[in-house]
Amino acid sequence: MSKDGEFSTRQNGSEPRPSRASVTRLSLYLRRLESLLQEGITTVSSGQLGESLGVTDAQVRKDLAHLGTHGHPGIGYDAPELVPAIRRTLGIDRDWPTALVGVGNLARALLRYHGFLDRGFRIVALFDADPAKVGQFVDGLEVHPLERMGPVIATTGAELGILAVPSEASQSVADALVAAGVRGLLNFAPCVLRLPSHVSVVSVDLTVQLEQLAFLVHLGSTG
Amino acid sequence: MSKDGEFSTRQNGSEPRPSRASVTRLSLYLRRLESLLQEGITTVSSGQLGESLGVTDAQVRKDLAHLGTHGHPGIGYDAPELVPAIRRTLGIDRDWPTALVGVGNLARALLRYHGFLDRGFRIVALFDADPAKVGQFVDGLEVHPLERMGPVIATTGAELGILAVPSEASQSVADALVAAGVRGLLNFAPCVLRLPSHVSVVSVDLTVQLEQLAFLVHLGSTG
DNA sequence: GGATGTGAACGACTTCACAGCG
DNA sequence: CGCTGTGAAGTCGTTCACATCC
Repeated sequence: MSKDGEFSTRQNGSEPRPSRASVTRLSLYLRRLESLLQEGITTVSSGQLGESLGVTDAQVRKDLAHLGTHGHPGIGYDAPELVPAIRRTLGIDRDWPTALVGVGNLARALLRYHGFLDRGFRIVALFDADPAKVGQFVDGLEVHPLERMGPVIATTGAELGILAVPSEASQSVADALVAAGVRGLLNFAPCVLRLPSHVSVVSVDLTVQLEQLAFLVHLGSTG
Repeated sequence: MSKDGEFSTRQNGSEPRPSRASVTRLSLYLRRLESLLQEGITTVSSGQLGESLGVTDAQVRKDLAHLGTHGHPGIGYDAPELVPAIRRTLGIDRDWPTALVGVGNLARALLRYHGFLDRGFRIVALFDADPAKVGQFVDGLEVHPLERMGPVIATTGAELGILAVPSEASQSVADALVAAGVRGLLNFAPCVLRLPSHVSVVSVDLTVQLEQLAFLVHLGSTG
């Protein structure tokens, strides 16, 4: 430390808190580390870890400094030690029971994609407004009507909600999910949700992403 | 411009170039403006435009300064004037013929979602590695085998590609698309693609998004 | 030697504040 | 008077550089 270092009794050590960008990178490090572990590699340096992801070594070290663990100077980081530490920091060292609203093609794609399950995002309830879909079973889960949201979410203990419904319905469905006790939403509808501040929202707006891509390509061709 | 600023003969005026965050917001402004126009509202102030999106008025003005157009002091901005200006800046004042690889549930969801078509992202070709799917018609489009990528992309003139294939296949499919002349990729696979620098990539990594959400909720409960 | 951890410099983006215009 | 446009200040995140430790 520059002057001295006496108030070092921060029980958790580490920086104030990971930034959003840093959290994104931690997710990527985690996936890479798990992959390395499967190859039997247990020691990795910040340079190696960042290389495949296009991140500088210094950035990797700063990100990993948010964790409680420490690397080993001259050696690198220990993957079996790092993986649980990242999980803990991200809050994914436990299961997140999740409700999925809107059982269309997108929902089916999400259900089939087992990358979620493997990482603790267990879909525990399905809802749809369409009476024709209610009562059907998809991937072993019954589709419930929106009206039953309260009791079903209480029973299943869902804490997160995924909105795969049309834009017009998304605000009302979001309100219903929040009323039922859900604390975080992943929104696929192209709209901005207005929700109480204790509810977290992450939006995946595919149109915006495509427009970003168009802009980048456009920039490449025109300068 | 720290010392002086004599090479100010940038014919297009305006700031150096919109940042990535700024481009994202421009997409959102565009959508909001189109919605306002449908309600018959043609004049809007920076404050009004930003309010619904959670953006400050100053930020909106800075973003709009990237455009060639100007607002009207004391009045606000003119939506019919702004909409084409944003389109031009984003490079979406034209069609973007797009190829879609991997005809699973995600692809079907994207095809059904007409928000893309309306905005010029026309899906013009479908590909799949599964022989059972090849030859089928989905939403009026024939599914081609991967081997035919070169000629089909040449014929259809696709400039963008959407990767809705499993992780393991994504790098090779990306390489094939690039070899066929595609200049931009929207990647849904949870992996980092290595591509020549003249190709732009936007990745939508759903696991990372869910982990971000878990982190935010986790943060809310633990402090 | 090789790699970590971290102040300090740097750069990018956001907010502030206010001159200027309609 | 209201609202834009924009330098200046402020904030946040990244990169640099180097002391430190195995």
